[in-house]
Amino acid sequence: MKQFTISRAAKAANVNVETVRFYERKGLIQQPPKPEGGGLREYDDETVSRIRFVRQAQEIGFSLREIAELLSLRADPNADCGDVCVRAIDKRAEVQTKLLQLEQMRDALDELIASCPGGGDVKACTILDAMQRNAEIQKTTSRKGQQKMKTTILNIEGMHCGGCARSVEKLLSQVAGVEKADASFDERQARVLHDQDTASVARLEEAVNKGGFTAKAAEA
Amino acid sequence: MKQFTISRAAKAANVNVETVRFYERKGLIQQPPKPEGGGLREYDDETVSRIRFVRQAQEIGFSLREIAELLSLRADPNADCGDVCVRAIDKRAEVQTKLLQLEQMRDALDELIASCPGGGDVKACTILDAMQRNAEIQKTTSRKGQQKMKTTILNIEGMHCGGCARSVEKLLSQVAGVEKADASFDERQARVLHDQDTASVARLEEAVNKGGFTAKAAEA
DNA sequence: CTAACCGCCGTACCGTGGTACGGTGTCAAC
DNA sequence: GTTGACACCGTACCACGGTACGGCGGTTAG
Repeated sequence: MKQFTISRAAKAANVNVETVRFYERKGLIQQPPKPEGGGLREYDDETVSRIRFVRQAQEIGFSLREIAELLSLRADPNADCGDVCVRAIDKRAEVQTKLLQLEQMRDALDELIASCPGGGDVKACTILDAMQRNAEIQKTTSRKGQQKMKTTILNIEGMHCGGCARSVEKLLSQVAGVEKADASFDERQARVLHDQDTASVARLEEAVNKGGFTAKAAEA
Repeated sequence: MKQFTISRAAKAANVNVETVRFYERKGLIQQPPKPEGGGLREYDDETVSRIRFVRQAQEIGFSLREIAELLSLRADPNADCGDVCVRAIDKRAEVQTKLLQLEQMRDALDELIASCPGGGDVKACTILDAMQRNAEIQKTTSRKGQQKMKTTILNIEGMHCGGCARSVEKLLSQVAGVEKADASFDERQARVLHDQDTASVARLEEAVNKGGFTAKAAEA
């Protein structure tokens, strides 16, 4: 087992020394004790690997808090691999949601850009005008829609554990206009309390489908 | 012109009172003066519209700082609509880059999830193992690749102003392994200093293409 | 008239992921 | 034995987009 000083360890893990200390403070890695008799702390291979694991997990979208959880699962003899899987599925759903939002942003921007004549007086700027128009519309629709709340039951395919059910709940609750979402793995169903105007049944289905499941509204 | 108290104005724009004040501090909206003889500040329609504009611009991805710029362009009699367009195009490129990153994350997560047996001892967790493996690989490749820097000239189609050229530069500089990127609108070309291992020519082209332009490496 | 609410304002605080700095301790080479 | 490079540690600071709080004053309804 190789031993490093903190700066060697940081270099090996390709991070800043301050970052190593920061991770220590956050509990992501253990600060090695000072050797008896004084001197410098000794960082081992293990710790360097751990730091690299953290960076990798960050790259696929996990926050430091979540990575701490993953690390403690990894160390827990009673932990189940399914617990990890659930987190991965949740994260995938989260990433997917952000992805859809960004796609909407991009499409909105594309529309604006396409409408632009490319120059001229800013007073007649189609982009600014369109943004202002959209802003006003948003206000009126959010006024007009008087929250027609309704409970819809969705039949869900593709769930393989209770964790998947929780993922489905998360996906649904991230849809604008959803008040409450309960998913049952045993029944392969989700019960959603939602505002019909802002969160149509089609939107609910779409959100679940984009998360890798298949949802169909149960006919009453 | 309707007059509001701050809380009415906030409600009309669908934001928090504190948020209105925050926007005042940030210079996004003007704080109306107190009426002579004392009393409460009076917010008008205009200001409410401005707040709504801010929210809308946020939704399509602009930061408050950028929105302040857009607002001052809107108010500037010498501003050109093209200035707005350039910002929209830049923002689109930025959104697109994030989109690609998120897609990579999602795909990585999908791979991990697919490899998971769904349960069992966490010591044999394929997800954690794969993450650790990837972490180690990243380290060795970043060691091994000894930065073969090279300058590549890309011919670019689809630029229609100097702002587009700046967008192309931004797109290129966001690719990992790119040191320097200069794009010229007049020459319809970009000059890129990049590490051939981490930023292949194909990657450069891809990044530019995904931003809505067409890039082809100029043969030497 | 008095309570309760709102406006007004400054300032502190939240989470996220670090970076920076300053003072002291330790170590190794010259 | 001195110089320079790190280590160590606490604390402050960065951006970002707000939220929260406390104390004061004005206003309005009962």
